[in-house]
Amino acid sequence: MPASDLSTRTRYEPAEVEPEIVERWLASGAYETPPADPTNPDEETYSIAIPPPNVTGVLHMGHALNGSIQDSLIRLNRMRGKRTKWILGTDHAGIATQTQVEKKLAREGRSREELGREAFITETQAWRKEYGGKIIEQFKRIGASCDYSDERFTMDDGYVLAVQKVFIELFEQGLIYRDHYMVNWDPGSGSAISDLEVEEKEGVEDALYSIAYPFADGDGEIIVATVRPETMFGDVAVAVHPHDERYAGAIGRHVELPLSGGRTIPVIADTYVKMDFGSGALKITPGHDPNDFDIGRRHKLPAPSAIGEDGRMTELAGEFAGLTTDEAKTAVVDALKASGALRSEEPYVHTVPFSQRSGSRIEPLISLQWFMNMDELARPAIDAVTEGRVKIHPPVQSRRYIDWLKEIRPWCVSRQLWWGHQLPVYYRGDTENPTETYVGIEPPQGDGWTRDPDVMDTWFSSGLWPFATLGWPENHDDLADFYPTSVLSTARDILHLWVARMVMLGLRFGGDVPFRDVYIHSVIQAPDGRRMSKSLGTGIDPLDVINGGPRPPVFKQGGDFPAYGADAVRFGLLAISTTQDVRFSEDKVQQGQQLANKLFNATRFVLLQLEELGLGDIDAEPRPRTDADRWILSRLERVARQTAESLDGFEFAKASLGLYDFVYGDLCDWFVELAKPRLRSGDEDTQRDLAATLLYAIDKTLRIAHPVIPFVTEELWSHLPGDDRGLLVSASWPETDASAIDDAAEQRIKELINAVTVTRNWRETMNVKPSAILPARLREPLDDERVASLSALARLEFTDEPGERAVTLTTAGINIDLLPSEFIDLEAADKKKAAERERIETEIGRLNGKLSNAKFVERAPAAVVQVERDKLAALEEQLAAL
RNA sequence: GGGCCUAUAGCUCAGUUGGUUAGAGUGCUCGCUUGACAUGCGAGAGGUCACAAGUUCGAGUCUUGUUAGGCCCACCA
Repeated sequence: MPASDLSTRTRYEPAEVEPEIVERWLASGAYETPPADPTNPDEETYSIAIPPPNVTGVLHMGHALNGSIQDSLIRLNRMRGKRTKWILGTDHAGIATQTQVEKKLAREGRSREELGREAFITETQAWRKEYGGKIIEQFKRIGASCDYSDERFTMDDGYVLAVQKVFIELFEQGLIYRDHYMVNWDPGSGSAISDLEVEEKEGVEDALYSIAYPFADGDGEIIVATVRPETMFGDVAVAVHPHDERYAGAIGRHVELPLSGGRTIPVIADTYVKMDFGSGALKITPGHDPNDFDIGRRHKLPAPSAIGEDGRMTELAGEFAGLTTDEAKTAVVDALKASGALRSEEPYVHTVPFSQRSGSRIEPLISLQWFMNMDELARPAIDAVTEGRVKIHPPVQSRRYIDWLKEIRPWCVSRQLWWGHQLPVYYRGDTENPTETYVGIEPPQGDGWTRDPDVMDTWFSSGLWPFATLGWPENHDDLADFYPTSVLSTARDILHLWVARMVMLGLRFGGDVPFRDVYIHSVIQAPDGRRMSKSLGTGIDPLDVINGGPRPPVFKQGGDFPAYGADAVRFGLLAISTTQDVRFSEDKVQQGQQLANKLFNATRFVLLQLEELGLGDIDAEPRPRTDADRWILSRLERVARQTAESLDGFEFAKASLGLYDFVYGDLCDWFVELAKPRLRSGDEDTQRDLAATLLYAIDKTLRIAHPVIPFVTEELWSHLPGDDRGLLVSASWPETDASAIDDAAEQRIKELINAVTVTRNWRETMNVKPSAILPARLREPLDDERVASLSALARLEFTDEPGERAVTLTTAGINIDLLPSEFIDLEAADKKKAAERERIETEIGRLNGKLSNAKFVERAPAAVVQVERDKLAALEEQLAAL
């Protein structure tokens, strides 16, 4: 049932139509993965696992772009008849979600600690039920044809089992282990976070302090520089470069640590130290600096903690214990000043790590965490890409992927959160130093066991996404059919964080690569080139563009967006999508809107014409009678192939802009215009065949355009005659038909179009009234079809009578003499003719020069030389005809 | 510090292995209620392809350098 009325509407109004079409698609079951065809063992499948949005998330431009990309691929392959599955779901997003819920509790005057773990998780589940579905509804609105009947969540029952199983197996294989290590401690969330969640802030102003450490034997001192004097209580050595002559005699001696009751530390030699920085002596604090931690391990030094996980000084700091780091810094500096150990204090600007999540300054701390050794997992993941079993597009991204994996470090997989997959780990005795550790799905027997309170890094569960969503480890049917998935489409920033880990874990547990192709799409920037961000006012909500919401401040123009509709947004995003980052372009969205409107009106025109001719129920089929018919069928065949090729090759801009060019440049501007006179010819056979061909052209165009602009095509499809048409979403992609390609017809219509354009151009520049019908004569005989078309489209009236000519329009293949008439200013025409003659002569001169260059004629390929000769001949002919 | 990418019309971008007079959309100017569409139709103006060398018969395209912008990695206490 159509949602709009073609006979009365002259504009396509997406906002009125699209929501209804969403319902139509959902109700039809077309999105759902069809059951396997038991009679066809060779049935092709196609699957994409959506990058699961955070449950906390709302749709942003990145989702809209990636949704459009994936949906165009899914719709194309569904139409091709493949058994298609677009796996949908959301990610529990540990820190992000926990933070949101804690904020909500804080607003209500409650806290996580007050509630306790169990109640907090119940609260979070409830929160998820209320808000977590929002983004799914938004995906429906943009036309994403995911299988909504099979929505997954990274914490649903089957998924939990998969996560635990992977953890346990890797533990049993010795790849997961517990260790002391330097982690990025985020005091804000009270958790360790990964390197990838750390944000480096540049230009932070601190002070660089120079402190004197006297030698223990009383003879001299060493000056060290630090921005963090409060960490000095964790110092275990002073390091110098082994070749630094200034300290040659110092190595092996001891210095006394100020403010530490006479504690002494050794001077060691390490090549890490830069001789030319500061004093050339570096204090080593393994407990609070990642580099120092490495140096400490090299020299087998202890790594005491001067700062605790609460962000306060430990007992090691003596009188400063209990102070926050900021308080301690002030106090320590004062004390050093008082004792005379502080030698200088200079302003110092440097880069400081902050937590992306909580915004707190990262405190590097030694902590007991769970780690995954990645070395053994990384090698196969590198091979998968170098051997082409996983292809990354654009290929330049493969290098980044491989470089990262080659230098991979152990992955800290534990997080001190409540919301997430709790580690299946139990301890007996002191949890820091247990007498027994048990790892397993079922809790261990006996008394005295305590479960590790930590949960896994969110990316641990995301890493299993492609196979855990397909039923691994229990159900293998979907896994067999849809794993490996066909394509993964995602943004560049999670190539390491997510993509690489999926490949590693997919190979290990899924038994194969998780996907054949990885497409890295553009990041969409604000129109001014800045990053899209709500806080900067540069964020653009795709739904505002679709439904006509307010323009954010980043636009020069204020006011609301027109309700462009989902098709327009999809088209616009695909049209700007490249392998580079791109700026959001409202113009391109508008272009998409115009395309939808154009298709609407072209279809409207054809259907109303057929109605008028009493051919309302004619079948759509190609019945070519003329070159124009053969031309459009040939063009349709080409655009069908080109669209499929472009989508298959991840060239989404080429696909969408190619559609636009075809609909405007071939179908509407020329074919429909060429058809008009014949529709009114009164010849019933002509009309009948043309009607069928027109309808066929519309039918095929709608199919081809559907993956990019599904809504308007579906709507128009419902207006086409035929009761058993069904929905376009379930219709078939046009089969390749080599016989439709007709180079000769394409050439002849190209000449016609060229002749019409040249004539129009001449008329405009000569100020000839558009309504004037000019008397004309053809220089050379031309087929009746093109004579009629030329006459109609260029407004000429041809005669065979001999006589004076006013001017000759020369084009490739067709030369037209315009005869003198009241519309033509002969003097102006002569001027124009002279200018044209000059242009051609210049060009001929240029070509003659080129062709008389012996080197060119000798060394250029014969074909290239011939092209130039042909060109010259054509120009000379044109000059003669003028 | 290391690596990568980009620079083409006022704006946003195409431009396949080097080979017609470098294209599109949009904006701008002019004309047109042309029997689907003014979200339309027709036409026009607008480019030293960032700069400088080089390779070549021929460079927007290849090489080197310079400049500007962006991204990634590692970061000096």
